[in-house]
Amino acid sequence: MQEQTDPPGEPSPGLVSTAIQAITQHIRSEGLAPGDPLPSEAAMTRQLNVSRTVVREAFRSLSAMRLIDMSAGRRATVAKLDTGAMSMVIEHGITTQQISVQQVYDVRRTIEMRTVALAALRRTDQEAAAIARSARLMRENFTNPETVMEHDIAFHEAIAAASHNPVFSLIVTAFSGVTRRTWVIGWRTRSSDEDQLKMIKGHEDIADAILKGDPQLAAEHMAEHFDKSVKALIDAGIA
Amino acid sequence: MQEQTDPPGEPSPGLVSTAIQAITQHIRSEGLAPGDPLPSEAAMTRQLNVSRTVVREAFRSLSAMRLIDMSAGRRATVAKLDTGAMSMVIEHGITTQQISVQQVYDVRRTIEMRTVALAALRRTDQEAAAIARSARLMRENFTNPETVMEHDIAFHEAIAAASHNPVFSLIVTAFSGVTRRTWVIGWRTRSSDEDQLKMIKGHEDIADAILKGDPQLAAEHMAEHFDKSVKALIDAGIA
DNA sequence: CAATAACAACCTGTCATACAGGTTTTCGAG
DNA sequence: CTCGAAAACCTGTATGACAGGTTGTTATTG
Repeated sequence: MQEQTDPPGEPSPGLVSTAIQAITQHIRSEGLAPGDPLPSEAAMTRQLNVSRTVVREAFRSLSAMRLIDMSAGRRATVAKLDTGAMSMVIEHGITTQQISVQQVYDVRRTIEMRTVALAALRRTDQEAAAIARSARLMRENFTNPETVMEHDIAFHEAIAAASHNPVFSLIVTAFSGVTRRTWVIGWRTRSSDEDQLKMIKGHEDIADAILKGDPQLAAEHMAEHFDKSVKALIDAGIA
Repeated sequence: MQEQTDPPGEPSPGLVSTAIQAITQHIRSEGLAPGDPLPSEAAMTRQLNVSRTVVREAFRSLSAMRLIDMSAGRRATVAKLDTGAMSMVIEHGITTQQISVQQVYDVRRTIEMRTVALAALRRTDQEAAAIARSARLMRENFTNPETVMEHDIAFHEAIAAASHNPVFSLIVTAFSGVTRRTWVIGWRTRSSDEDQLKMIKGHEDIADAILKGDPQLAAEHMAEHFDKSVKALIDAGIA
């Protein structure tokens, strides 16, 4: 019962790919927003004249990329922007040694010099407070590296959020996974407490500049921070 | 060795997620490189004590993110870094109106001002030639917008490649899909041939600066190019 | 009449099985 | 030793079944 004509164009990249396209196309043409429900698997099965197996693999693929949310019993829904897929791509690049940690840091530096400047210009008072709080928590927990790291990551993500451009947030957050794997190494090379506190001071300087609304100054502090971080990684011998 | 007991930790995030993790973990622990083969579905089925359905959905998910390559008859292999998943995330953000075209352009501007500077510093002669060629082809085909667009996209991707940082390439390429959807609109607002040729001239200036190895100049031309592009989009009323 | 509890209908998660059609391996004929 | 065909594997898709979660409906009860 093949009805779905398979014109000339497509040599047949597989039914699943076709189903994935049909679903994304559905989202587009219906103008669905995050939270809106998608057709059930059964409905899609009928519409595409393929087995539920195919439809399910398509849904599951979109779910893996976090374009849709799935949960048992409920129909799938359109998902809010999420960094899941991007993180996995970056991690894949790292673990298969197609990209290096330094290359990621170079990209981060480029992006975060911009996010920090935008944050200084556009942050709300609440956002400025959140950024400052992350910096403060880094200092207060500085004997516990794991905790410092989490606040460090939250610090950078908060700055990205304050840039009010979700694409920046998306990218910065995608890199957080890599950061979690290398952060401690950089921390250890900052052998003395003094070095470590100096690094935390750097974060406070950034937070202050954002609070003051000085994009130039904020960018300078951020650049300095990254230069030191990269140096720490190089000293530690990270390729 | 198996007996994946399922005792305490995970309440049950779904067997598929577990399988996905097992596969990525396999890639990591075995130190697999692009092109290396993964275990067959049957092998995974035995190792994880789950049905082939689950294993297949896991493989298919990774394939959708382009972390692995699948094809009929052959075992799946580790994939080279690819922009597929990232593109879909960005497109999803656009079509569900969670991000705007302007926001994407701001990110592109930020990134490409860096890639162009790096390209000026690190490009090989071959890469410089490829960049210049794309610019030339834009001029030669300037009566055919579609063709100009494709060379424009190739131009920017070639610059990213010449930065010798694949993470930049990844991101720039991920945005190409969005560019394809909005490029023509910007082109049309450049009503006169003169305007259009001026825009092409901008690309040639960038190519020249890269050839000369002048990162400062290259970045300036790139900034100017983006400012004009964004202005064109705004004039066209793109939100 | 309103609150609620039981139920029916629907939906997703997982499993088992089957078969078509690629790909790789093996092995025998020449 | 070479070459080609069968055998053994592997993925792609389909079908049917059942458990368990979710939701809307209905019947019971206060």
